[in-house]
Amino acid sequence: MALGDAILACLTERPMTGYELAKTFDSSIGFFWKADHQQIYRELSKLRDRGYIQGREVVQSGKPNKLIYTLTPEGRTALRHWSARPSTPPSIKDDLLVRLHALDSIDIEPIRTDLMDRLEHHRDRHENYERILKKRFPEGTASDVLDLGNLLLLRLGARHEQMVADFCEEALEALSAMNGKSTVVPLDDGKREKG
Amino acid sequence: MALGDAILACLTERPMTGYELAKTFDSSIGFFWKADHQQIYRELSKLRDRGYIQGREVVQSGKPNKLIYTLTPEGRTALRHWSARPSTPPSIKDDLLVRLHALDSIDIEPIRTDLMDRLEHHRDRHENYERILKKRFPEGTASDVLDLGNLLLLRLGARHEQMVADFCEEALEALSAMNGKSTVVPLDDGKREKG
DNA sequence: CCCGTTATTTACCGTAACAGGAAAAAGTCG
DNA sequence: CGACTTTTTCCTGTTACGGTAAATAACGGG
Repeated sequence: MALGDAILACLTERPMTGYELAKTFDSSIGFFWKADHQQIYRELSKLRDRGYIQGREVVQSGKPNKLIYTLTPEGRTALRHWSARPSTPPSIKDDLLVRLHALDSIDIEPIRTDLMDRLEHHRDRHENYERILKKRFPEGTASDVLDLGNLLLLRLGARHEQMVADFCEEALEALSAMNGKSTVVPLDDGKREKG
Repeated sequence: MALGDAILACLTERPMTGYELAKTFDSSIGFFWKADHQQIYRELSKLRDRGYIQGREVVQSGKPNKLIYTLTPEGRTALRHWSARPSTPPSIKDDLLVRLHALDSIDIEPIRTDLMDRLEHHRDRHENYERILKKRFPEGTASDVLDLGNLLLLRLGARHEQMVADFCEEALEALSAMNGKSTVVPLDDGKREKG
């Protein structure tokens, strides 16, 4: 029940609707935790069934009525119980790493373009983190505990993206240096398969 | 089908039994990809059904007979097709980050001990990576493509662990500096719940 | 001799997560 | 009119994760 806890964590900031949560999971917390709206709504039903959150229906004209979810005291204690348990160190689980593990049995050209795409991707994210950091924490310090958490989060995100971006760059360089040493002939049998 | 591809990637090195694969997924590739033996065996059956791998039974006395799986040509091309597709940048998905996001609504003491455990954990892994690096690549260079992949892998792993370890350290310092500013009263209602 | 471990595979159970496609409803904007 | 936003819900899958457990037979300790 990790997604559920992530939702509870979001709701500590303020009550939200599923729609808002979906958007939150697309930006702020979504930088390191992905979930689409269907997943969110399903999880919200479960949390409501367990009494961890309470929905208040707000009648709207024009738009569908919305359900604003608030943490119940039970939800708060549940979150705190979960937070008091030791965290499980996650695996990296990046496709790229699996491919690198079998680098001599695959085609380098696609890997190269993939690395370039990833380089751009991680650089973008890094810039994004830095931008938010500069905006929210120009001093680089946090005043209260909530801010501290977010500052640390952003810093970790920034560093992580930087590190992966650097890695992509170095991998590309190393691949260029290794040029021509591949033993694999390029694929051409896949063109007719699966459209 | 990511686990399946990871298995195929392992089998490019040499034919292996499910048992060996399970151990591999516990050490080398398992540093960034977790899977228990049940998962491996289940995935192996699927791969065999699709014709990507072939099992050769080796009769043993004393021990149960083992099934040595070899990549078929179809398996090789399947792996190469998969490797030619763009990789999906994974999310970080660390419980710790979710907790930091709600740092003002949870208890800091458990987070602190958790951070200390994690610090030790990531330091251990970092040392492990460095040890392997020094042993396998004392020069810091790779001679062929296979070695290059593994060198890059190890380097990424080492840096990642180092980064996370540093992060834990800083987070602990920051929490100490923030000492006493927590607004949350410690939990004591959980003692009777769930054992 | 019982017990635990190693080696090796297989069988269940369940839940959680991920991926996608679809449909309501009623407003706004071009 | 059509496209888009807002908001929720339902569907069908697959993949992954987690635990429990059973075969089988050797080997080693107390």
